[in-house]
Amino acid sequence: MLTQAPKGTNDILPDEIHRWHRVEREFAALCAQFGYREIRIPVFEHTELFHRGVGETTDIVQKEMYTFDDKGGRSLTLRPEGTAGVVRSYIEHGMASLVQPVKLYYNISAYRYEKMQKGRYREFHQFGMEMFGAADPAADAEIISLLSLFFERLGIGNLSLNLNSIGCPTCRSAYNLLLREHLSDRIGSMCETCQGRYERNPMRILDCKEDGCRAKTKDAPALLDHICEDCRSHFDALCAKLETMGIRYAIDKGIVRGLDYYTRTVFEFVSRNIGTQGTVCGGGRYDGLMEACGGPKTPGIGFGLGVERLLMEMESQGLETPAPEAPLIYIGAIGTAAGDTVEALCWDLRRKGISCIKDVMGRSVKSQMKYADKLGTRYTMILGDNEIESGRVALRDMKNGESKDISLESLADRLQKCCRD
RNA sequence: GUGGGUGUAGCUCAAUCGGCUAGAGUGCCAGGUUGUGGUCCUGGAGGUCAUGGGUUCGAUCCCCAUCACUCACCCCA
Repeated sequence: MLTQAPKGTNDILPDEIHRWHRVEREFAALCAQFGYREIRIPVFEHTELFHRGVGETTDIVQKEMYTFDDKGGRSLTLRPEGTAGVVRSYIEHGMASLVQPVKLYYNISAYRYEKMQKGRYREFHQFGMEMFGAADPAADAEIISLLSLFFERLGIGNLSLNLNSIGCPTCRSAYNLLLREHLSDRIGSMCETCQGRYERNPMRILDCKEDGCRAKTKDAPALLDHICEDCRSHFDALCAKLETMGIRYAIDKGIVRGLDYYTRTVFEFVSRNIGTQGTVCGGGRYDGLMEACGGPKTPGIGFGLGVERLLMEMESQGLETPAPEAPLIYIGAIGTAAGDTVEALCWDLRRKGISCIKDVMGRSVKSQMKYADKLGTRYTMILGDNEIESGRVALRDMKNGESKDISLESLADRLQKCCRD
C-alpha cells in the first residue's frame, strides 16, 4: 500500500512525459490560433455544483464522485469533468459582460470512482473547451473543426466523427411521449434497467446493450427524425458547414450523451483500436446549463477530450514523439582540484544558457565517460591538471569519437554556436 | 456493482511432478594497471517467490481467503 499508487491512478514518468508535453503544446497553440484563452479551475468544487451541472440522474453523480466533507463541514467533490467548474467561474466572474462569445479552453485532471480497465482510470486528464454566448451552428462547426485540425496536426488518421442532435427540451418531451407509446406494449418484457428508464429517461432505452432490448427497439422512432424545425435547421446547417470544410462525419442516431444538460448537437470522436473505451473525445451543445447553474440564460458548446486515450491512439498508430534533446556536453574531472575548476566552468556555461552536466559522485574517469555516454550528450571533455595548466582541452564529439584540441577560453563560444545549428 | 485472467529481481521471463543457499537475460554499480564512452570479459548489489491462513515431515509450487494488477459488462474521457 505504502509503495503503491492508489487504484486507477498513474505516474507519468520522465521517459514518457515528452509525449504529454507534445500534445499539450499542440493543443494550446491551436486554441490560441482559434482565439480561445486558457482557464484554470479548482480541482474540487462544492458538491452541489456537480449535482446541478452534471445532472442528478447521471451515473457520474449517482455513483462515481469523490465526495468528502472538509473540516468546516462543507461537502466538496473532486471534479468529475470540467464544464461545471468553468460555468461556475463564468457566472462568478461576470463573464457575461465580456466580449461575446467567451471562448475558453483548459487542461485538467478529473476524478471518477469507477472500476478501471483499459482507457479508463480514476484520475484521468482532459483537454476541454467551452464557447459561451453563441447559439449559431457556426459555433458548433468551429469547435468540431478545431478538433479535426488537432488530430490532423498530431498525425492521427481514421478517428471517426459521429454526430447527432438530441433536440431541445420541447422536441425532446414530445419525442419521449412518442417513444413511450411505441414501447408501451413491450416494455414489460424488457430488462430491469430499461423498465426504470421508461419513466425517467426513455431515450436511454435505445442505448441498451442487452440483445433482447435491442431487438425490441430496432424499429423505434429515432429522436433525430422527430426534432423540431429549429433544431432540424440547426443540425442541417452544421452538417453543411462540415461538408464545406471537408470534414467527414457519420450521423449516429444512437448517441445520447449521458450528461443531462446537452441540447441539440452531440458528437464524439471514436477510435476502433484502443479497446472498448474508444471514445477519445465527446462533446456537444448545452444551451440550458448556464441557467440551470444560476447564471444568465446563455448558450454554450464544448467538449472533453481524454488525454490518456489520445496518447493510446497515437501509440496504436505508431506515431512517435521525438524525445527531448540530451544536454550538450559532459565535463568530467580528474581529482578534487580539477573538480573545483569544472564546477566553476559549468556554472559559467549554465549561466550562459548552455546545458552541461558534471560529476557529482566523485567517480573515476571511465565511469564518468560511461555516464556521459548514457546521457547521450553530444560532447564530452575531461579536465585534469594538464588542461588547467595549458588552458587547452580535448573536446570530444561522441558521435564519431573524434577529439579536437581547443582552448578553454573558446569553449563557451563554440558550444553556443552548436546550440544554434 | 457483476464476471474472467494474472501475481517469482527495477524490467522481460525461467525453475522446482512439493525437497538443500530460487535462476537467466536486460538494467544498475564497480573493475579489466596508473587520465577517456559504445563492443567484449569479470565481479557486485538487488527477491518477505503479492499478503494471510490451511494441508504436509517439508509449500514459491496444492487448497482457501484477502489484496493488487488486467480485460470485459455497465457507463464514459
